[in-house]
Formats: sequence, structure tokens, C-alpha cells
Amino acid sequence: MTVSKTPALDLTKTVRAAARDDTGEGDVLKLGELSELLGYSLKRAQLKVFDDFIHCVAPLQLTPAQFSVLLLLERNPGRNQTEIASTLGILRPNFVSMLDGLESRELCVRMRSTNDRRSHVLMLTDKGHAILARAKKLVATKHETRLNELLGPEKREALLGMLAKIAREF
Amino acid sequence: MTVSKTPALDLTKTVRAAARDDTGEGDVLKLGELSELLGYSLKRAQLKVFDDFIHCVAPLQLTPAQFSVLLLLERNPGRNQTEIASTLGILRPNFVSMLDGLESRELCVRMRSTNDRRSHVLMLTDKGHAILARAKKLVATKHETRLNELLGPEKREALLGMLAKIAREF
DNA sequence: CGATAATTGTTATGCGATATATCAAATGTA
DNA sequence: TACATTTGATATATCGCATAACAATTATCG
Repeated sequence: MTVSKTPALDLTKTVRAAARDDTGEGDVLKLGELSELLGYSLKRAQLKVFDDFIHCVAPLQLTPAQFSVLLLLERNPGRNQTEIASTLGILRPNFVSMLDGLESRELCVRMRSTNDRRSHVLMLTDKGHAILARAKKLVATKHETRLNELLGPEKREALLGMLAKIAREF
Repeated sequence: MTVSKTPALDLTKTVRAAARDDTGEGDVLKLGELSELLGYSLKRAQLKVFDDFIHCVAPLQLTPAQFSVLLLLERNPGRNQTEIASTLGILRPNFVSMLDGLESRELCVRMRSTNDRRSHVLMLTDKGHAILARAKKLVATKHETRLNELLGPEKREALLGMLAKIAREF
């Protein structure tokens, strides 16, 4: 991002802001070095974001994991369960019940592959496409918009880039 | 991470897929709008970071949650279970077994408060202080160092600041 | 003061996500 | 053909997280 040219000053500000819990004592507990722990902030932020996602998309009753499956099926129709699951970091045994849920709601279908009759070809149904379209709209207008208001577009992009890099290379 | 199962046979496929990365469908599934989803990157990054943390601090057998408890006890000695648990976002019932584990390893102690005999005053033991000191060193030299090498100090601080803001205000 | 409400730690319990072992059917390979 | 691998599935165990309920203690208020 563009802030990489404002090192010293922004750095101290950020440090002080993050560590402002060690000024004065009172009723509130001091986080101390906890606020410098990446995993701690990462997990608390993730919980908040998931919570907001679930709330925003509540009328459609889709969890973040289910939404990610639908998105991946839309973008990659005709793949089998192993491919979809492994791409999302889901173990195959756990993906079975997940698909059961989506299929029972008629959002997607399993069809035996003609090439390889072991595997199931996965596809969204019309209803699945429709629900996904509505979900995307809700996520865009309610969920992601909120992040933009909090961080601004460029910092939001910088954040996404850093998170992707960590997920990829850490 | 998930791409390691490719047998030597699909080399041609992989090469072709890499040569035409924006046309048709190839070997690798496309994430599509998934990479723009904050929650998705957030969760995958968090899993990676926790995994690395556990690996780095493996000789001391401390989970991220346990480490955070020890850190908070060091910084805030004499608090009760409700205060520590709620600060970390842990529900009191679940904090009981967590404390049992730490206390059975003699890393901390519960003492009945003289003011309020309902509550337990929590404190680190000498062993708890020692283990925490060693854990801090491992985290600093192995874990956080790795993040600095990946992002650089200023981007790392920017990331922490944004995550804290999300955890706080989202 | 005394009756009632609230707090603290605890137990029990359920749910969901995650992990491994195992299986039958289908396919690949020596 | 015989053996190994892959795919989807089942069973199962563990862990994190959530709620209800309880005894002991303390706070509140009539």
C-alpha cells in the first residue's frame, strides 16, 4: 500500500494506539503484549467478521462456509467433491454432510460422472444460483460496505493482500 | 499447501494451465470472488498463524489460548476467573477446565479471595513465570520474526492496527 | 434485620467444526 | 489378472463454544 513511505511517525502512532492499554490503572484489565500478538488480533477480528457476515446474510440462512462452497461451485461447475473440498481446506469426510445440507435445500446437485463413476460432479441448481446472487448482494451492500467505511478502500485492499499473503506463504 | 498431490504425469496439464491462466477451465480451481471476501482470507490466515504458533512453542506445550491466559495473568495478577475469562472472550464455564489444565501443570494457582469468598484470585506460579518467559522468547524469535520477514515491520504494524480496529469496532 | 436478587465458580450438556480410520465401489497400474 | 489408488461415505473422537442449572456467597432493599 502507499503508507509504506511514512515509517517512523506512523509506526510510533500505531504502536502507542495499540498499546494505549498500559496507561493508568483502573477497572479495565491490561492486554499488554497481547495486543502485539498477531494470532490474537487475527482471531478476534475473524470472529467479529464472521459474526457480521452471518447477521448480514441471515435472511438466506447461509454460513460463511456454505457461501464459500456456493461461490466456488458457481465459478467452477462440474468439479467433484474432492476438488471443491480440498480447495477450501475442508476434509472430504466433513464435506459430505455439508453437501447433504446444501443438496437437501436444493441449492446444488451431485451427479455421477460419466467419465469416472466414482466421483460426483457438482453443480448449482437454479435455486442455488438465485440464492447465491441474493447472498452476494447482501454481502456487498451490508458486509463489505461496512469494512470500507471502517478502513477505506485502499487500506481494505492492503489488508486483503496481506492476509492472502499470510495464508499463502506463512 | 493443497497443491502438493500432483503426480508427475500431469506436468503437461500444469504447464498448459499456467500458460493460459485466464481462459477456459484448467487444473487449478478459481477462487473468484472468494479472494475478495474478508472473512475467507481472515480465517485462512488465522489458521496458518495459529499453526505456526503451536509449532514454534511446541517444546513448551502451550496453545495460543493458554499463552494468552498466562500473559494476562502476568500483567494482571490477583484478578478473578470472571475478569480474566471475559477479557479474553472466554465464557466462564469453559474457562474452568482451561484453568484446571494450567493449575494441574502448576503454572498458576487459584486462591480464595479474602474480600469476596465467592471468587478465586488468580496468580502465576514461579514455574508459570518461567514457562511464560521461555514462551515469549520462542514467540519473539521464531513466530513474530517470521511475520516481520514476510511483511516488514511497518506493514506488520499496520496489519495489527487494522485487525485491532476490526476486532474493536466492526 | 431479613427476604430477595445478583454474582462466582462449577457441572452437565449440546452443537458445530475438525481429525482419523475404515469401507465399498470404481479406476489405475504392474 | 492381481494389486494399489482414488472417490465418496460412515463412524467416531476431540475440541471450541454456547446455554441451563446449581450451591455458596454477597449485595440490595423493603
